[in-house]
Amino acid sequence: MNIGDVAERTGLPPKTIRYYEDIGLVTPLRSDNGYRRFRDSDMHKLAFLGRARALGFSIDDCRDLLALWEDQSRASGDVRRIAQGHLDAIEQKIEDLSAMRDTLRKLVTCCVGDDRPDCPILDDLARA
Amino acid sequence: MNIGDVAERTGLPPKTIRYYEDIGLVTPLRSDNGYRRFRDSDMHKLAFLGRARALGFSIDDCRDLLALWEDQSRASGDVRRIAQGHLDAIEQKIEDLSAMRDTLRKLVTCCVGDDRPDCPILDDLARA
DNA sequence: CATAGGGGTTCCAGTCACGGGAAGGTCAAG
DNA sequence: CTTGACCTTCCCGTGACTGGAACCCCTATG
Repeated sequence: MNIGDVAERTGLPPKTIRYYEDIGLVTPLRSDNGYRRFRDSDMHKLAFLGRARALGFSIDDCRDLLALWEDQSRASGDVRRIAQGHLDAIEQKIEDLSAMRDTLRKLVTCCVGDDRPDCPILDDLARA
Repeated sequence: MNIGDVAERTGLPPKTIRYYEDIGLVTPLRSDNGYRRFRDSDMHKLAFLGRARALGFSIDDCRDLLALWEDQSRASGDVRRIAQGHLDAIEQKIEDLSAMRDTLRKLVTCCVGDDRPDCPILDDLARA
């Protein structure tokens, strides 16, 4: 399979696939003409990566998850730890964003938003 | 005021303040020795920027907000539009993260996380 | 007077995970 | 033979800084 086929099947852009090779996440073979030749195993790895990335795992986490996936004698506890850590980070981010949202909602609600210059949003930013 | 004083009073690191000068958000004066000399107005701008950034506004938004703040004949509607747009983006982000969180929670709950290799998390990533 | 320290300055490189675009090789169809 | 769709490598840009190197300035102390 050439990169275009893999891109279509995994949903990953060719650029991303090349990047993943660059940083050593996959190592496709090469045809005589220099084109990358992907085995099924390469494609499955890339699909795995795509789904892990879609869940927000960092590339470093993905590397670890991939290694655990390949390792038949892994401990599922290691996988869980990574996932739990990521989950914690996401929950923290949601909290931070929710606080911003609440503040912004209040400000937006307070501001009449017409042609006049008086603006509680700017007032708040000017001295909170 | 030197950069250190401003950093302390605004809570912004000196590096960040220099960066903000670099991209034209503030233009402090210079002393004879080459040190930046910040007026009170500079410090207020920086404090304003710090609070806007803390609410998650992009630098570009901050630039616009700062200009509106300085413009006595602004329309508060312009400010509100920026804030509303940012609020929408934040809400979208929270939604995306919440979806990830829900999926991850399920997976983490399903995984026993012991020394055995069986792992629903990896199973899910391997073919969802 | 020398020096030690705690300021400040500039500039360069790195972060994260790619994306855009240039310049050029390869291949199948018309 | 040419067209067009692929593929290749390489380099730069993203956002908003952060770290570090190399160097200057100012004050206080031995």
